Amino acid sequence: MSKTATLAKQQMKDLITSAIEKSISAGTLPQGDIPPFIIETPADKENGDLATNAAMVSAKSFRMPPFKIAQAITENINLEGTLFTKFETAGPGFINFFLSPAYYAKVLKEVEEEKENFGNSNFGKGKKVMVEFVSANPTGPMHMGNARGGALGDCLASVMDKAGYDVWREFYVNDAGNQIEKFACSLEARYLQLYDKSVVFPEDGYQGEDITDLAKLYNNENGDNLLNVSSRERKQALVDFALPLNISKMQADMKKYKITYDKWFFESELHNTGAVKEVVDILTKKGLTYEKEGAVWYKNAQVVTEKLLAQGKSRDYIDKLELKDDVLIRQNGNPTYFTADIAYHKNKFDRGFDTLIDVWGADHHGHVMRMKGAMDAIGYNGDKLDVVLMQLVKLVRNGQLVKMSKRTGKAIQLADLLEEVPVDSARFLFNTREANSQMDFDLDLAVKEDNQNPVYYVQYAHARICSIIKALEKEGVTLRSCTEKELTLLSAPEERDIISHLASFEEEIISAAKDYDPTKITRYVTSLATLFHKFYNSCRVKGDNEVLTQARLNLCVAVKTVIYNVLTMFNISCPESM
RNA sequence: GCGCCAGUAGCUCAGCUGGAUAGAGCAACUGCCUUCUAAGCAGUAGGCCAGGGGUUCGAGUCCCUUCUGGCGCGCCA
Repeated sequence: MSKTATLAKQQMKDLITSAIEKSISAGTLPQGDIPPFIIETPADKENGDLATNAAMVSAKSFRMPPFKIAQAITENINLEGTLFTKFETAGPGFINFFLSPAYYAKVLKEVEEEKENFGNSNFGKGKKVMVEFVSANPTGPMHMGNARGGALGDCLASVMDKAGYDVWREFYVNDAGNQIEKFACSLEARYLQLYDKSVVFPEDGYQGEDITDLAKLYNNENGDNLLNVSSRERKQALVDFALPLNISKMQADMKKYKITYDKWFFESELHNTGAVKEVVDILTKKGLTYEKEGAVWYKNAQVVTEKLLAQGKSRDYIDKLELKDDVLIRQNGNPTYFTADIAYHKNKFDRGFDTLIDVWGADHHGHVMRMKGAMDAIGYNGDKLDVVLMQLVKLVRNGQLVKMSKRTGKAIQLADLLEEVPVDSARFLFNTREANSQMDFDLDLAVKEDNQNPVYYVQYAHARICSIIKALEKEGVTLRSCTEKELTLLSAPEERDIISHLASFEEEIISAAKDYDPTKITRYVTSLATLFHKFYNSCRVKGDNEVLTQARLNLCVAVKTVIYNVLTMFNISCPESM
């Protein structure tokens, strides 16, 4: 909440509490505890600007009908010196308060003073939080899920930053392990097939054409120099050639998507420094590993069971889960992905991060508990690892499911999307659906430059304001700062609705940070744009009354400030004219 | 079989820790530009909030249950 909104809420809370106390000592209410009550914004403005359920929740404690309690309370409320003009009892026992013109004026002054910092808060208390997102496998091109994860993760990080956290963005590159071996075998087969079509492609190899392209590219540059060397040497050369290409392609795509990471973390580092092995040692020392069938296993079932019991889950519930143990070191001596991932998350905590946020595809949800459990097991706090699960995206065009790219005939990649859809549009639209709901991404809508596309709707409001300011300037009306008293002229419902909405910006950011849900902010800014367009159509800025014109200009500037703050926070452009 | 996510207007989705008559956009229909950007606004119409129980002053929201859809239960990542 803005400072002014917080102040108003606090005043109301104090008024109600002291009124109840007065009523009790006057005898109009019986002795009894005051249960916690809430102060909220009613959906319907008829019911005031702020309302409380205090009378309803205390019905039990006072053994009186809510309506009677409300009456007793309101007898002892005195609004003098507050940000309210009046109050009333209504409905089953709500007490509704109405804000004064001074309140609205104060909110606008606050926006004016704080400018690009308006909406910032110290909610996060500067705690270090890492958002790890996308982390696509470098063995192939990025897909639509990565597109959603990118927009969601990057904007979530921005929201956390605005809410007062010290944010770090990281991309985990799986440049080691089993999938790289698979990558190598696939490349090798495609390379050899250039010379001998009968070479068999491995059954579990990567089928994508990108593998063939990479093999051809190597061949174009280096020819047949790998034909007569050992398989091991050949694979190494091919991976050394292809992997950097893939990684720099990913980095280029992310850059195009306007995502900047603080760090690209390479899994290989964990293997090279012995961090992976260390994890196995720690777990073994704690008695949480055992050997079976030549592999080293981790007692996942035991650890997760303890965790769930601590959370209050029943034995019965846990039994039904049929928890299984996991392999840490394969029979062939290689660590699994899981082992490296434990080492990675340990590394994150060791770097001093207080909270870790991972954005994962929903198909990985089965790994959430075991990862948190593993953090507990190695002596960290698994509850400080939060996983945002993201449901799948379906691409839709003309109401039809799109599976393949028209241009390439292959599954649509992130790069294809960015070629077709403006980055602003993609970043905004991917943040209009909550992570945990499945999403249809409408390609027609995303490329549309009209009101149906919310990003243009919002940008239009901003451009419109810029245009108003310019137009009035041309006519000799230069924007000036207004006094609080002058701003109290803004009394139209459309004006007040805007200001109320502005006042809730900070609260909305905090709410989005708490829920790890940046989609709240796209909705927030869309409805701010709506409120502005309504205002524009019912109140003219230019008029005979100089003070009113200036007050309205000040209101416009405040809206412009907040739209700007949201769009720049999300790395979406904020045009001054359209 | 077990678990996770979801089921709200014809379509895509909101609905904040339980609150007053369940909202918005799109699609449909009707209006509003000689005046600051019509990429806009106003209005009409559209709902047994998947079904059934329960908890209480009060349930789309919480609990139980059934149904439907997506996903997951590897020495894959």
